[in-house]
Amino acid sequence: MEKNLTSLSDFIDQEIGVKGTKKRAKFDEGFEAFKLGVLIQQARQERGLTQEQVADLSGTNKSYISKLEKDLKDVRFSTLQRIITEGLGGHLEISIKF
Amino acid sequence: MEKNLTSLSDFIDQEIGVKGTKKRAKFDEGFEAFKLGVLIQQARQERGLTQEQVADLSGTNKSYISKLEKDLKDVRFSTLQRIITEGLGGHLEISIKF
DNA sequence: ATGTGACTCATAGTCCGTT
DNA sequence: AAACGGACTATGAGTCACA
Repeated sequence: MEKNLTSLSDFIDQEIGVKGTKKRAKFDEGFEAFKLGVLIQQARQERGLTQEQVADLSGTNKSYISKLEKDLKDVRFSTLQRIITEGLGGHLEISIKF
Repeated sequence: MEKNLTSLSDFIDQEIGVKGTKKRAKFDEGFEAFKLGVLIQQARQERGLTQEQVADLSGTNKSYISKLEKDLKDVRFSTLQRIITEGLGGHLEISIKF
């Protein structure tokens, strides 16, 4: 597990470039963005809600929730929070790691 | 420490309202938004960077970084990530708690 | 080195239809 | 129920110039 993760890191380092390069930064960014959509989708499904329910609860709309989960649209930070607090009934934890 | 945190939660529950109410959701949202500015500022200062350096590294501009840290502006999620990855050289960890 | 008003144009978010 | 596409536009993210 730990081994695999390390291998993946090495693989990415070699294939995409090491941390610090432009290309790698772009990759990491896309990787995180990808995670955001999945994160929202998983949280929603765990709570047994439909995209429409989340949309209504958070005062957005269902086609937008869909696009968010599929990473087809960007989000304002405040909107992301509203979706998570009001739509999913959770709260967003953020931190910066080095 | 743990005690104090619990007390703070109780205090907020009583003063602002419990989770689930509109007022509380709004409070939590503002509270998190507030934390974001501070989070960025602390990370930046720990790394010994100026707002201008972070701005240049992340392809934004210094007046915007200032406004972000002061919570005077919202951010696109993708921009926030660029600032953290390219500007601060870290990476953004996000999770949803219930 | 940071903060702030004034500005603008990209785009977040909506709406509607189709699969 | 979810994805997906496309067309739309009010708004506010991000910039610039200045203190």
